[in-house]
Parts: sequence; structure tokens; C-alpha cells
Amino acid sequence: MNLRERRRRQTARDIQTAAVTVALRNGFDQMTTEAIAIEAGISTRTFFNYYNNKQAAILGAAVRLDVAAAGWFTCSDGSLIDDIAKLLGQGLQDDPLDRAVLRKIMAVVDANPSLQDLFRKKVQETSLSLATLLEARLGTERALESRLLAELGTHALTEAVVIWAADDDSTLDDVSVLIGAKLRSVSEILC
Amino acid sequence: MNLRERRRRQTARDIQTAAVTVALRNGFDQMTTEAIAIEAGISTRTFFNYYNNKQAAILGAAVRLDVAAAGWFTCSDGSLIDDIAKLLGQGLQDDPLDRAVLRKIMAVVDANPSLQDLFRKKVQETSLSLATLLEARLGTERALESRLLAELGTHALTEAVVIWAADDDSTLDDVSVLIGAKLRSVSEILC
DNA sequence: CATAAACTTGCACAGTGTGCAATTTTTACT
DNA sequence: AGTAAAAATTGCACACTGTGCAAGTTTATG
Repeated sequence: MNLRERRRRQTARDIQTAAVTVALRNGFDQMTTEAIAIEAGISTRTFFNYYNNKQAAILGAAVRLDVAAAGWFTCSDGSLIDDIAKLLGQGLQDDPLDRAVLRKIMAVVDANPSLQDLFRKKVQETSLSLATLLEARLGTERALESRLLAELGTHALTEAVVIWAADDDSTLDDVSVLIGAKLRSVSEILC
Repeated sequence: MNLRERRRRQTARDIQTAAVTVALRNGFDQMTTEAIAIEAGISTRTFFNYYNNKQAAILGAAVRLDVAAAGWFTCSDGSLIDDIAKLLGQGLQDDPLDRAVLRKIMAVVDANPSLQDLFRKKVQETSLSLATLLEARLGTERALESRLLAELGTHALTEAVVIWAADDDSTLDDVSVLIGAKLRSVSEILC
């Protein structure tokens, strides 16, 4: 990874941290992009080079499923549920979360519908990537089930991350386990 | 229904029509709230009394499930799928769509991610109302299944409305039938 | 070390969205 | 009809958003 690339990520994180800090201090609605820029030590113009708006700055980057590196997923003949859990967990490992920061983010998001909207959008994006992979594995004729399974998987991911954030003793590996458990529980109820 | 209430709805529709007209003429991104206001014959200030932003003006009001008038749904012991189809169809009847207008709206939405975002949000709202009703019918212990079923139902609704919009000979009643058919098809695949 | 590519910044500017107070329209009641 | 309350419309001021552009600065590369 480049120095340039590392710097970009770091700046993006710095801005996110600044945004969360300001949001917790003044309230999200009172927070201006100027305040974020000052807190992060950059110009407002640079802020907009990193994020399209305040909402995006709070939420940061979405969980990305590396479709290229997931060839194993489409070919695997192991347990579908385990593979989904592993895949989603892998997506988290790529861009590790900071528990303390995440808690603050959750506090801000909980109080702001506009943030929840954007969050839904990001979840939707993740769901779409997952659906594509699932369709590749299950076959095109199962497109609808793929979409629903993906929906289910990303919901499980969200709930698992919330649990992870709340429990100081849990690790990122536990998230995969949690996802698997949730999916299995749903599967039992439906069958 | 009041004269006042009817006027409000009519003005809301007028603004929506104006917005769609302008969007098709100039492109959504070039469209300003001022242009909409002029087209609708109102002030920009009044525009914001009706809609929070351009996106909302294009999409208009969401399909509302009248929770109060849906007591029958939670008590019914008929076919769940039929009842869901009936309920969603009922929501449409309350606020009939104009096929020609809907087609124009779809053309604009198809070309604009920000409209798709808002659309997703509206679908989500409908899904939530439906989930509440489903949970009341199925029992609290089936909350998760209720949410998934609701998701499924609103997806089916969306697809059915698209089909209705494309077919001049179909009626709003057909939408219910379509929803039922889609749900049944999914149910077969899953079982 | 020189040059290209990427990044940052200031500035100008068009557009968004809201609070407030004045005015007009509708409703409800006598 | 007449009138007072309630609701809707509007203009105005203003703070904030987001983008294009051009000039300056930093990093990558050979």
C-alpha cells in the first residue's frame, strides 16, 4: 500500500473522528462542515474532497466485500451459512473497527434519522455485493432467494456488530460466529 | 374529507406534476426548486411547506397502510398471502395512482440515484408498517419472520406496480392478484 | 533531481432550507 | 350574512451546502 493511499485513509479517519467529536459536543444538527474542518485541521474544501456531506463523514467507509478475493465463496461446497458468516467476517477484518469510536458513532446515529437513512443505503450496498456472490454460487435461477438471503445476512451482520460493540471481551472473530448463529436460528424457524 | 384537506392534497399533486414536468424537460440535476415553484404557480417558500426537497416532490406521498382500518388483518384466519396481497392493494386504492404520471416518475427515478435512495426509504416505511401488522397477527415471538415477510411483501408490491404501470389494460385490482401470485411463487421455492 | 500525478486550498457562486412576520383564504359558529 | 379563529401563502433575510476552477504544495517515479 502506498504512502499516498495510507495518508488518504488516515485523513479520512481523522475527518470522521473530528465529525463524531463535534457531533457529540454540539449535536448533529448544529454541526457544520466548517466546524468539522476546523476540528480536523483542514479546509472545508478538503472536507468535501473526502465526503459528500456530514452524514457520510460520520459513517465513514462502508464494509466492502472484496468480490475479487471471494472466488472461494462461489466454488465452496461447504455449509452455506458458515461461508456467508466467514465472508462477511472477512469484510470486517479488511478494515478493522475501533470499538470506542464505533460506540460514539452509534450514539450519534441513533439520534439522527438522516444518518439512519444513509446507513440503510450502505447496508443495501453490502447486501447487493453479497447477493451477486450468492447468485454466482446458487445459480441465476435463484436470484430472488439470493437477494433475500443477502438481506438476511447483512441484517445479521449489523446485529452482530452491535453486540460486538457492546461487549469489551468479544473479538472480531466472534462476529463471524455470531452471524452464523443468527442465520442458523432463522433457518431453524423457517424450516 | 375537508375542503382544506382536499386542497392540500391537490396542491401536493400539482407540485409533484410540476416537478416531474420540469425534471423531464431539463434533467433532474439541473432542476431547481425555483423552477418547480414557477411551473406550479406558487412561491418557493410554499414549495418547502409541502416537500422537504426536490426528491420528495418527485416521489410524492408514500403508500400508507391505514393501520387503524386494518383490524381485520390481524384477526383474520384466512390465507396469510391473500391477506397481505389484499392489505397492500387496499393501501393503493386509498390514493389511486395515475398511470401516465407514474411512468414519467419512473423514467426520472431510473436515472437518479438520489431518487432511488429516497424511494428505498419510502418502501422501508411501508415495510415497517406491514411488519407491525404481521407481528400483531403472528405473535411477538415471530418478530424476525414478520420483518422478513414484510420485506418480501413490499418488494412484491413494487414489482407488481411496475407491471401495472407498463400494462394499459391492467387495473389496480390486478395489482393485488399479482402480489399474491409473486408471494405464492416465492413460498413454493422456499418450501 | 526533474517531472508528472495527486492533493490541498481559497475564492466565487448558485442553490438549499428555515425562521419569522405580514397577508390572504378557509372554516366554524352565531 | 357576519365574524373570529385557524390554516395557508408569501416575501425576506440569512446561514449553510456543495462544486468548479485555478493556483500552490506534496508525493511518486524513473
